Amino acid sequence: MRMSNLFARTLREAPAEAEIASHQLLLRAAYIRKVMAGAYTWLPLGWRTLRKVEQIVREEMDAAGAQEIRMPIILPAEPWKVTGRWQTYGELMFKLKDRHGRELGLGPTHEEVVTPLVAGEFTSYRDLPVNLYQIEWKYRDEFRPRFGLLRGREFLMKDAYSFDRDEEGMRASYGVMFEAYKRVCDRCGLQYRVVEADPGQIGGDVNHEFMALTDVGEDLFVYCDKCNYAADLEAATARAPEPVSRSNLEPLTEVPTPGRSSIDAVSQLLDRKPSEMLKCMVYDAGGGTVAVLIPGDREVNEEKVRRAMWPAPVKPFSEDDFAQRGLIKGFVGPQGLPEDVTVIADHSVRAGKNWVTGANKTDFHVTGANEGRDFRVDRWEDVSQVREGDPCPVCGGRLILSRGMVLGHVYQLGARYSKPLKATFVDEDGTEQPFQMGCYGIGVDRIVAAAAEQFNDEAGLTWPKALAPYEVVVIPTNMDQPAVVEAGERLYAAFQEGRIEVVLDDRVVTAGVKFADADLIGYPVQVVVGKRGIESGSVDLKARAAGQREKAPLKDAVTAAQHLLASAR
RNA sequence: CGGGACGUAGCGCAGUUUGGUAGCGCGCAGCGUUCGGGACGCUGAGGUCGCGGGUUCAAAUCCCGCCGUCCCGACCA
Repeated sequence: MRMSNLFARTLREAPAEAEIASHQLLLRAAYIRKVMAGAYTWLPLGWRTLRKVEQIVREEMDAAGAQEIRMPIILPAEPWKVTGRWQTYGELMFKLKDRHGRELGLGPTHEEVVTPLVAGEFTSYRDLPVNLYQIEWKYRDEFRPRFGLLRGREFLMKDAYSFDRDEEGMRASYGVMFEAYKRVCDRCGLQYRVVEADPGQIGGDVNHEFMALTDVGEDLFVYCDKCNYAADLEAATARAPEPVSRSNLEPLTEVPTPGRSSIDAVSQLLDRKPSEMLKCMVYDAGGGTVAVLIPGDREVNEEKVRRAMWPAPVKPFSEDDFAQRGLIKGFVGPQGLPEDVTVIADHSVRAGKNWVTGANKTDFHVTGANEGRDFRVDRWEDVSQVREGDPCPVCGGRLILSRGMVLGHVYQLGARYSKPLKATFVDEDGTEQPFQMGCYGIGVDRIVAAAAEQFNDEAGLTWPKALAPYEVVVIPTNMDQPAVVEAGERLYAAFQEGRIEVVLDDRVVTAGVKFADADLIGYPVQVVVGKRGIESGSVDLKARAAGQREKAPLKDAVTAAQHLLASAR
């Protein structure tokens, strides 16, 4: 490709709309342009990089035995209603109607399509296992598209679906995909971590996220400093503290706390630490009332409450709920709650006694509240938000909080979709069995964003060579010197002959502009030919990411560039 | 959707407080001088000031409504 023809106008300054490095650089280096929030045009440079990631993913899927197919983006509503996701996916799904009034949706993921497909073709246990995948644009009406490519309303996803005869087979298929995902991340040169995660709406039990380590990711996760436990914050647990001895119980005493409803205010007034206070959060769970108890210095993880109460929908009490149930916001305590209130206590509550908590009376709290004597606990659950420094649930080591972006997510679904969709096969004993499924997603364009986020410096992008749009740029510096121009042309031809992906920067601009653009775009290797070099018969090479520079004889330029490329990241 | 910020030339911004000829830098076009790290001079093109109403002799500027964009929150590849 000749730079003079390339559809790429680099920007000297980052558009104001871009906040994070990857977004700014992909815009500045002419990889993408925004059409609207969450929807981008891929320019030639960006498209090449995207396709490289796509190809890596494809090769690893094929190597893992998955077979590529292609399903429509536009989908009928019916199977989504059968699985319940027409409702549960809700607003996140783009929904439309055709001219006959038939309900359609734009595919946000494809369990509802692939499951009936396989059920219609493969009807015997002899056919299994099978794993199908596609690489296709997905559509989600996100609450808030953001960070450029990181959360788009349209995004390129590789989605694979495995179908097995039994759970053991499913776990084996899952394991194969798990390893393939690691190879994808490795080949893309990414720094990443595999973490246990929350399954969200997809469902299923076991699932893992492949998390790129970045400072700006949307996702928080913890990992253990001793063992290899790592989990998304939503799913993370900490080792429960030892129960405290039940001796020396204080009497339950009411104390006035006028106008103090917050943990901080009460703890200051009574000179008690927040950790000595018992927070009592109230939720509505499908019409029922749930009180969640947790020490005052910790936060409730609502996702965990939701899981504990599943399938009832859980939402925090509104002002109306408080009024209706006769509870006083800011002064709720567990003692004397009606029988029909489900009291859930976090495991950490076992490690405390003589709690300070609400008196269920405006402007009063109690001290010396104790479980068993003063209040009951219906269920002990893990409902707390894990914090940095909490003990690891596996080994007791220290949990460290870190940030990342989710590139891939793999799930063991079991019969979550095959059962409602009646996707069955005939097993060896002649009985109909639902497929044991797994599903596996990778955000292909998000990998581009993550790599841009991990690999950049002040001058621009420093791609791993596997992702750079081209491998080499040839830069003739003095376009007024016919000998230089000619040498550049010859080099360009030689690289092409050597099957190296090469750009010739044949623009009639100053050398500085070419250097700056080459750095910004991030070609792994730059080959510079100039007047002085021609005279001495040499070229200058630069490895972009390492910043390493060397000289080579003009005639050996291609081999020298190949060596530099081989040693690059 | 709730909270915050913003919308003026392709990009970055000033001008809005106090209404009165729409500006600067980069980029773009032409000519000349330059030519190994975003050169310089001269000339030039390019704007319904997000959109719609209103106030006013006069609105980028004041008022109302809408749209769009970005950031923080409930989500997920």
